[in-house]
Amino acid sequence: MAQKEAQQRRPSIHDVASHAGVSAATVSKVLSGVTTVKPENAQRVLDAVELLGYRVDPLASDMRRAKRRIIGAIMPEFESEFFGQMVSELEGLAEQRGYTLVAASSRESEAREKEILARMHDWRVAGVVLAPVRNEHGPAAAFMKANGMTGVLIDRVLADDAFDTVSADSAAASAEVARALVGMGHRHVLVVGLGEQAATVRARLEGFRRTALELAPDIRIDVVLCESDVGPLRALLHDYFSKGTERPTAVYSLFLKGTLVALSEFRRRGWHCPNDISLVGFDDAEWMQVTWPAIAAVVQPVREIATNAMEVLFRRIEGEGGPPTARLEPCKVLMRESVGSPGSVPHSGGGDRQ
Amino acid sequence: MAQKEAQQRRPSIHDVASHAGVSAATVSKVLSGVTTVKPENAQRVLDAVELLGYRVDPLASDMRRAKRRIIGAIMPEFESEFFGQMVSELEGLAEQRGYTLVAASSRESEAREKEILARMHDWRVAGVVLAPVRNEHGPAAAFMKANGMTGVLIDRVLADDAFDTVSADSAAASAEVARALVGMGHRHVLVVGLGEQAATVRARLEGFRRTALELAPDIRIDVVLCESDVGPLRALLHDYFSKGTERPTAVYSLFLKGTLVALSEFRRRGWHCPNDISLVGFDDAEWMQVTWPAIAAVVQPVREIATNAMEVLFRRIEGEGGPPTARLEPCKVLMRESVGSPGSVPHSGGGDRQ
DNA sequence: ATGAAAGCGCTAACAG
DNA sequence: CTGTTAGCGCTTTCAT
Repeated sequence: MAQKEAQQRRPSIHDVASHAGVSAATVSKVLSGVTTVKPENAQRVLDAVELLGYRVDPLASDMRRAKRRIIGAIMPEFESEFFGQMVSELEGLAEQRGYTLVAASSRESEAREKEILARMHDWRVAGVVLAPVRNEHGPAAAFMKANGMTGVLIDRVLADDAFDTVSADSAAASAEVARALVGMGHRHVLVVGLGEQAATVRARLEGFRRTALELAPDIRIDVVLCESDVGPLRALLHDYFSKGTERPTAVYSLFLKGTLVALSEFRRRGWHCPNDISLVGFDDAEWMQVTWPAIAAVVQPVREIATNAMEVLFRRIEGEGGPPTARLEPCKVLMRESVGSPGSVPHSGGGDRQ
Repeated sequence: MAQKEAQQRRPSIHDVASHAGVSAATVSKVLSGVTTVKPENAQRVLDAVELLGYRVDPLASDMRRAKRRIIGAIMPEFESEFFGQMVSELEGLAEQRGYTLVAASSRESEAREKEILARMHDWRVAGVVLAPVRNEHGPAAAFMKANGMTGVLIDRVLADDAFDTVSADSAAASAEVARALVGMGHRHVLVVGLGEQAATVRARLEGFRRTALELAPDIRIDVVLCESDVGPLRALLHDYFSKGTERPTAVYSLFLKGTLVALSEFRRRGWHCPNDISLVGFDDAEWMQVTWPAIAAVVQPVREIATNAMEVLFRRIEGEGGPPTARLEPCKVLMRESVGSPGSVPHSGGGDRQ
């Protein structure tokens, strides 16, 4: 037999009503916690609900309401630990308030990002958490603005004049990385990154540069940056090291993919961290503490970002006014074995134990 | 001004109808591609749609239809590359057919899994792609069965008598790993894994054992397996190596987390792959080819699993009958530098180039 | 304290 | 070819 036929018609609110001998309106009241119902009737409703296994149809319910209890989340991708954790956190937070999270991935495309947003608008979502592909000036944010949608911008954004923003404090973290590297004696650092249009990537670069130059005015900072995909970056980095310029003593990657590309390039050349070159990357990942050497990384406060984003989003949904806020959450910097003093012997021991 | 007030009321189908001077029904027909509409009127409708920026409300539309154009996806977690890719693929596939994917994570909890499924049922999803926490015998699958839901089971499942299943051919991949390790001379292998209740983990273990014993009847296969979380596994593995039994020449991890735990344990003991011990893991990850040594891994055919799962799911949604099918997609085994012959010098060179 | 009535935005059956 | 009618399952006035 086809599964299709097994699809039972679920009991509706009217079924419950007739079983309880009341009207649908009363059932609705009981279920939404209105107290003006005679206790006896309320009980009969509850019994009928139990008996029939009735559950409200959230879509039908939202239909009649002003706002639908759906939150949209748009992430550049689902494949990385960072955005995976983010979706997971947002999901839990939305659930806590009785909302459903509908997540979609823009696949690093601004065109797709806008399309998804339009679809979310079609769904009449109550609010959107948008992690833009580039920054706050993309077509998606413009669309949200134009259509009066409520939303929060996270991650690749620092501040906006129309929406609240929440992201990691990239500049501060980069400054800390700079302090660490300069403190260890590095005077020639390569900064490598993807997405030069991303506000945060620029903040990461500038945060590093400013502090490094402050502490060591003679420091040499090379920069290999490209927009778009990881492929070109790989080529650029290869060229950089092939040019025969003096080899930097450390590489600071502003992006997870950059860290991978850097490692890959080191492999190809047979360089080992930290003897031949040091490496720190923005974005931590589980594997970074089990490899040898363990890779130093800036840990973004995913949970804090998610929590604050949802908090401010729900305040807006509930109609709170006021100018947009811009939050920056502090990162943690984990200096692991991939970083050492230039020209020194590697230090021994494991990565961070847990 | 509060963002809330900026929320414009979107044009409804009636707005379009009156602008075009036709009825709502006609608008609906034009938009759903019914050809029996006078071209002139159709054009006026299209113009009005354009003018007003009208878009169908998918929820309202689904309300009236028999089945809602929503596919539910339930994954054990969102944080890993594997499930991230899976959600991404499923999202694209659902979109292609005009469906929306609503993904949720069970967080490795069977209780939560069932709750989510109930919520999906409340949403009247047309179908569900379920990657069960353990196997096909969990409460979630039972719930689906009991409620006549349409669905496919993927990943941690081999076959089922009620639902179609699609997963990686774990046994074949494990056999290939066995052939490789035995072929290189390994005669003492530790197999380590999480989730002994998962059908696939058992298949991976047995696939390995059978082939290994066939090729080398004298081989010693130790097994460290535990249900539940990664913490206990770490402890078990530590105990295993501390017991002073002879050290195996290779470790085969049946699960990504197991690979991480194994690496972490090797670190702690100062063992290097492949000189001190070889390592192969089920599940590939991007980082595995950039570390030194690159980590050998079994690559699951995510895209194929997703594609076939969606294909069979939509066939069921469209009412196709017949007994449940069970598909197994072949994996690829990438023997990288973490594997070598026992007691030999490490081979030189990079990981897989791209 | 309760129910009848009126929709939310849309589609499907059926007359015309 | 088109419009009317009747809902999908629910919530919300508004009388009673």
